[in-house]
Amino acid sequence: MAYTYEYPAHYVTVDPVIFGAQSTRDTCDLKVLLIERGVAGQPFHGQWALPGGFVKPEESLDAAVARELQEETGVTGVFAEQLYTFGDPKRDPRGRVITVAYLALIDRGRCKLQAGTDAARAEWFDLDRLPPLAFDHAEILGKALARLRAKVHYEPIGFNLLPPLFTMAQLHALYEAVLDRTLDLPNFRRAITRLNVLREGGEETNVSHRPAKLFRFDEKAYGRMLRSGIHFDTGKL
Amino acid sequence: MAYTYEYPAHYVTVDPVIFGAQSTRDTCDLKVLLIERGVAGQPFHGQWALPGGFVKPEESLDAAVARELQEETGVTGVFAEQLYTFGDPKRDPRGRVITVAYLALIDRGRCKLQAGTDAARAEWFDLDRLPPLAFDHAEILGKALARLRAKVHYEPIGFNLLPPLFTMAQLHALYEAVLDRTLDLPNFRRAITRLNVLREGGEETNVSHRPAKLFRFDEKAYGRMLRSGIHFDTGKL
DNA sequence: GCAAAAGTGTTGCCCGTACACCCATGT
DNA sequence: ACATGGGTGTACGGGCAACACTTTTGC
Repeated sequence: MAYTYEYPAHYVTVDPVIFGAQSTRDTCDLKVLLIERGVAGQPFHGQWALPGGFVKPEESLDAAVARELQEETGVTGVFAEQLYTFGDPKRDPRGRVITVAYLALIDRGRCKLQAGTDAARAEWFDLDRLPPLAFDHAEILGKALARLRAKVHYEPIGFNLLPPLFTMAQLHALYEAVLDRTLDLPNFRRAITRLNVLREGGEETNVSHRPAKLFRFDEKAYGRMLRSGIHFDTGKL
Repeated sequence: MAYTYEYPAHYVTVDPVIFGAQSTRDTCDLKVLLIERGVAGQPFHGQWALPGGFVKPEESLDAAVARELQEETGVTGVFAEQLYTFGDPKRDPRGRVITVAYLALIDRGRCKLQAGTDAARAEWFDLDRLPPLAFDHAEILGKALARLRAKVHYEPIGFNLLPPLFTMAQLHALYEAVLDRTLDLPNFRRAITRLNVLREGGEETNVSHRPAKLFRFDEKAYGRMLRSGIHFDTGKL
C-alpha cells in the first residue's frame, strides 16, 4: 500500500433489519428476524438482537450485508438497502463499534432459517410482541419500520415480500400489515393499477368463487418509469 | 476495556456536503462548499473535494460533523443530517476508508470561510459549474442534492438556509433555486402559510413599493406539529 | 396618479375517499 | 339458485394550478 494514515481505526459491522411476510389468500403477517446471542461471556448473552456481523477488509458494505443475509436466511439476492449508520461511542460495551444498518425485505416462504456462528437460534417475531433487544437494536428496528412505512408511498415495496405471482388481495393485505391500518380494496386496486408496474400472469384455480387474476412485478416497466423521470407515487393510499 | 475483538478495523471519516444560500430581495443562489486538497504527496493533491475529516475514538458521528463544520465555516449549530455511508474498498487509493456523508445547510451570510489543516483553500461553487472532484465525492454530492430536493416536499428546509428574518419572496426564490424550476408565488405563499410554522416579525422598510412582511421560523409550532402526529406536507408545491 | 411589488380571490380540474353495485365460479 | 369473494362505477369533496384582481408603498 503506497500510503498509510496516522489515525485511529474503528470496528465496523452491518446490521440488517430483515422484515419477512407470509401471505395466505387474504391475510398477511409481517415479522422481523432476530437471533439469540449465544456466546457465553459476551455482553447481552441470551438476549435477542439483529443478525449482524463484522465487515471484512476487502468487502463493500453491500457485500457484507448480502453475505449475512445469505448466512441467516439461506437465500441469495435478498433486497436490502442502507438505512442509517449508528456511531455512538458507548453503543457497544466492549469498545467502539460503528454499525451500518440495512433494511431487508423477504418472502418468508423462501427462507430456511439457519442460526449463524454466534447465534443460539434465529426466529421470526411479531412487530407488536418484540422481546427486549441488545445494544441499541430497538432504536435501529424502530428506524427501519419507519422507513418501510415511508417507502410504501413512493416505491414499489411489497414485491420483495411476496411470492413471484400474487393476487391483488394479497398485495392489499400486505400493505395493510405494513401500514397497520385498513385500506379500501377497490381504491387500492386502482391506485396500484395506475402505476403500470404489474403484468398479468394467469388466474387462480380451484376456488369456489370468481378466480382472482395473478400478477407479477414488471421490473422493466418500473425501470423505464424511473429513467423517464416520472415519479412513482401511490399518493396517500 | 473489558473485552476486545479479533476483527479487522477500518478508518472512518465524515464528509459533510455543505449547501449555502445567499439571498437578495428576489434572487437566491445556492452553492456548495469545497476545499482544495493541499498536502503534497497525498492522492488528489490540488483537486477539489468535500471538507471531511477523520472520526476521533471517543466522538460520535454527529459530533465529528459538528466539529468539521465549525472548523470550516466558523459557525456553530449548523444544521446537518446523516445522508449515506460509502464503503467501497477501493474508494480511497491509500487503503480502506469508510465515510459517513452528511447533508448540511447554512446561510452563507453567516460564514467566515477558513481553510482547514489539510486544505489549501475553501470556496463556494455553483451547482452547475462544479470542478472534477476527488475520490467518489461527485457521487456523494449527487446523492446530497437529490436528498435536498426530496426533503423540500415534507420538511421545512430553507429555514436553515436563510437569515432569521426573511420575506416570502426570499423563501420562494430559495425553493426555486433548490428545485431548479419556477413556482407560482401566490400558491407558494398559501402552501407555506397553511403549514403554520411561520411567525410574523415586522415589515420591510425603505422600499419604493408595498413593504413585504418579514417572517421567522417558529420552531415550537413545528415541534408541536410533529409530536401531534400531523405530517408536514407541502404537497407538490 | 403611476409604477412596482405584495398579497387575495376565483375557477377548473384532478385525485383520494366512500360505498353501491355487478361478475364469475363451485356447490 | 346462492354464497363467496373478485372487480367496476359513481358521486362527493379537498387541494393544487393558473391567473385575474386588489392593496400598499415611494416618487
